[in-house]
Amino acid sequence: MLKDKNPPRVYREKSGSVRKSEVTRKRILDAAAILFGDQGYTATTLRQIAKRAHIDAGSIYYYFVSKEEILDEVMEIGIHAVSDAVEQAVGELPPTASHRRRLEVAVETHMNTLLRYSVYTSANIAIFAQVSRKAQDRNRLLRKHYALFWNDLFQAAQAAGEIHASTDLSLVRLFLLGSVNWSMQWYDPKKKNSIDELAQNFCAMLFDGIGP
Amino acid sequence: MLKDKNPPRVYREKSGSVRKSEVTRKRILDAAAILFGDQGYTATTLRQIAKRAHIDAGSIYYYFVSKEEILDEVMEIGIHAVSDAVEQAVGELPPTASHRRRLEVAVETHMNTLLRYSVYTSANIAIFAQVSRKAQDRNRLLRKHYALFWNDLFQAAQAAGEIHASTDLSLVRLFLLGSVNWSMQWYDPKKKNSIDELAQNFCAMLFDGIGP
DNA sequence: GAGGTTTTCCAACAATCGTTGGGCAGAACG
DNA sequence: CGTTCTGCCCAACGATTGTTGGAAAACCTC
Repeated sequence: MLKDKNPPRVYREKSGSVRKSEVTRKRILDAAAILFGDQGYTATTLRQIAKRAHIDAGSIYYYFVSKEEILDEVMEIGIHAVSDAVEQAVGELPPTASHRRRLEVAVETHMNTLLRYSVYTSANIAIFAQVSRKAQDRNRLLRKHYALFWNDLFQAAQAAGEIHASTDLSLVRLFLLGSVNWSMQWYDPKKKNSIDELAQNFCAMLFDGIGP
Repeated sequence: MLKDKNPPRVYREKSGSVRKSEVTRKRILDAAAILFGDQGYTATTLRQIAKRAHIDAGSIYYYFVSKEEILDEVMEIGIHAVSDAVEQAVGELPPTASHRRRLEVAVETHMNTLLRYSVYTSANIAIFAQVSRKAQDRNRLLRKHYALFWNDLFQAAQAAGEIHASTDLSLVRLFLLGSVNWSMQWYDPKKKNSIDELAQNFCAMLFDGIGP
């Protein structure tokens, strides 16, 4: 039995490597995230996950009590990944940076996390609408926190006069992040379209408009 | 056996109602579309579909040779519904209508079909990314045709000077339709937000921008 | 109402699902 | 060294899946 209340032990080795179970556990989560994102939660089999993680299906239960627990963890990691990345990237900007630039960086980071770096984030965005209500609720707080961060960005920009005063900011967030998240459905990593460039174009369209 | 090569017969009744099998068949498709959109394709059971259609699970095979065939038909109806509705709505505009107004009507109609009128369209948009590659391919031609219609709208607008000349129109389409399709994920029909108003706001942001 | 066609139910099939428990190999510990 | 713990395999469980075939019911035609 894996006793999760134990202090996480490590091998006594020169490099501070973690114990083996943690490595396998991450392999399972990685495999699950990829498959969930590709096929959906229900369509993904524990035996598929096991195969990808080079382990037997039954062994998964040494690390997780149920398939739903894997789902919860994948979804949580997914939101944390994009939330942390975006907040850090924006936080590292110099105080002199314009609010428009801050939003641009936020979009760049969000898209890079979604489209390139985190299979957990793409899995979360892809399957959220189709998992059970309870699974959604268990993820909702983290999502709300992330949404508030975006609202703060927009509000600061509006207060500084970089967004027209009469603009409905909630609608802007839904509009922009809708396009951004939808890019998951058509973006092809083989076509070496720069994701940063894509993000900048989205921001330019949103701020400047496409009218004459 | 249902002989699909027969001429479609109808009851000899005063009203030109179709024969019973067509009604049941539509009930099955309706039920499937709703469930596919809610839970995804794999998560939806033939017995769930049957229950919603007030029929036994085995009876479905009187109308369809497999679950995949139901999927194909739901997806096809979904694209046709939104494609036909949008093309007709735009086509009914007077020739004097501005290209911006034409795009606005296209967005309004697309969103109304997606969010209110067609469970087939919402099912298509919701599950396309998660069904098998082959099922996607069987739907791809119809999608391409619809995408071309939008590209024509944008090109006409650009040619008339209503869209800035240097704008990448393919990107605009992805940007706009991304937001529009994503609205499926957050739109709440109970909150009586007018869908038309939503569509107009989206178009206004896109054309005029949110900058000062 | 007889006869034929259309529509539906029902019971069952093999396959696959998430899940469980027993047991085995190797590392860690004393 | 022996003992304990850790990590994992393997075979199997009951439930559910898509699907099938046979027969009953409902319907239409004459």
